[in-house]
Amino acid sequence: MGVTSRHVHEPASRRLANELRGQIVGGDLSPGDRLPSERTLAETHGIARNTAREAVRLLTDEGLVTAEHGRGAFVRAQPRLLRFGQHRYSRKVREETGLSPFHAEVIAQGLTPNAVLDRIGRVQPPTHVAERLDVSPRTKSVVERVNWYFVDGEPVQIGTTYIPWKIAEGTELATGDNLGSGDLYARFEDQGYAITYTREEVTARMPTRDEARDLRMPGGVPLLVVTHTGLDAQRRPFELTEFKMRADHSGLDYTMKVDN
Amino acid sequence: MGVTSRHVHEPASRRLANELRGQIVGGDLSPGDRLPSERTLAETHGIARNTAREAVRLLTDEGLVTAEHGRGAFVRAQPRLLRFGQHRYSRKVREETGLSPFHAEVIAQGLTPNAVLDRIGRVQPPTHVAERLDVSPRTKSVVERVNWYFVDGEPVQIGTTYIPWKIAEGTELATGDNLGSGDLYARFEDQGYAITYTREEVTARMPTRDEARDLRMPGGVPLLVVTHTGLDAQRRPFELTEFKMRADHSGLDYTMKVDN
DNA sequence: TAGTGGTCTAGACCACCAT
DNA sequence: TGGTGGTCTAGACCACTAT
Repeated sequence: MGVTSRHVHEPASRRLANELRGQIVGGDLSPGDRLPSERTLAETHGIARNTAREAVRLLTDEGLVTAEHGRGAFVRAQPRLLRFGQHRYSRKVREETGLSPFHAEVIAQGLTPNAVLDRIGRVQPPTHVAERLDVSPRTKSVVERVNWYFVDGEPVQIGTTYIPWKIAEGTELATGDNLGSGDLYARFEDQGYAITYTREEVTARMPTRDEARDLRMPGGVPLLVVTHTGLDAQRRPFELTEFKMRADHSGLDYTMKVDN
Repeated sequence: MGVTSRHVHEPASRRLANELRGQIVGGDLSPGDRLPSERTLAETHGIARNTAREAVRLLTDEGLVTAEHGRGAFVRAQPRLLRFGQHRYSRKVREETGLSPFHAEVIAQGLTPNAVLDRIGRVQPPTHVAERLDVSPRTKSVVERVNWYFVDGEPVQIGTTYIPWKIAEGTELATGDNLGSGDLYARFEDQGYAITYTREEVTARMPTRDEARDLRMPGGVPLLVVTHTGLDAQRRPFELTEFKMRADHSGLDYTMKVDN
């Protein structure tokens, strides 16, 4: 009895999933290739369609496969990871390239970026936002700006920025006017808030149904949720952005000094 | 037709999932409570057991519910998040408390930490490790140390540390001797490498079956994968640790200066 | 129109847990 | 031993995509 004979009663669905996984990682099935249909798999393996279906589901849960209604199940291409770090807020990058860091990163990968302001308005902030920005959670104390970020036309990130009304009032920060999202930090400087420190809180979770729809996320892909707080030289918070990123397209890359 | 009548043909499984979700977020079902059994749900809702089962599966995929074979399906308690940042490597924390940052963070939450060295050996590094440590990917150029981290006896993180053999050779870094994992950076200082910068690359993905087993992860919970590289004052890399964290127990919290 | 995935039914047996 | 979730069968109809 070697190590290979662990699963004596391995369920048929898992056995089929293993077989297909082997073909994927072994290269017999390449990214973009269509898997045999559920009915075909059932017939060729002498199992019920629901069992073949369960096998395919296991693979989609692992993120290896994506199912498309009416078309088939396809081997997922693993997109190159876009990496975002604290240079996201760097004035130097902003001024030297004239590009927002998102645009710069995407272009550097030979892809086409796009960002649009989806929604803007004065709202009551969620409690965790109110805490971090030191504003009232019970009044319309912030401006909310919702930005969508696209790569080659596909949405990959949604960023929701909250700005205290006291700071945004009467400025372009409170209106949708003439503001590529990359220029946001220049506008804050106009108001006397130069971003000097950034606090980044990172978690991951599975998307809700709506989030998965918005970001066209296949199964088995988590959301990377980054709560960014912008602080000035006196460590006063003046802006908070919550990024929701497809974890298969985006990663984070920070280099920082250890505070000894 | 208002916004509420969107889903005319909402499938029964999703309707039941919505109903149960409402009871969970509304407080009718509290963390730890058992859901009605699949057979009961099927009977009371006039649907097949498989359909009720699908509804429960939707909730486990969202991370709201966890199913236990032979016992039932239970509303998941949302554990408080442990937050790790660059102070993880701070000498000050190390010296003032005598605790590793992991221990300090867990104790601060009123919980009981534990860390054990699971495995140690001289190995050939994975390519991404060899690149970052500037060592050969084709020889046994690194020492690998695998640490498991527990909270209240439950495993929540696995950290795999790679150290160039040139640095570890002949020191406690290369042996399992007498080295609480928190003291690791003190040992590096002995060798002339004081951690000054840390590079943290963060991604998220669903766990493999083995990882889910090792970390006793319920369905619907992603892994947060942190690739940490330790750099000295001359920005020479001397150590790399890959952390796999349960995203429902652990988060990251970095504050850093923006490099303008 | 034919083929695909999405959902559902009404059973069945197995593996696990508590009593 | 009885109840639970885990797996499976052999069908069925619906919704979507391509031709």
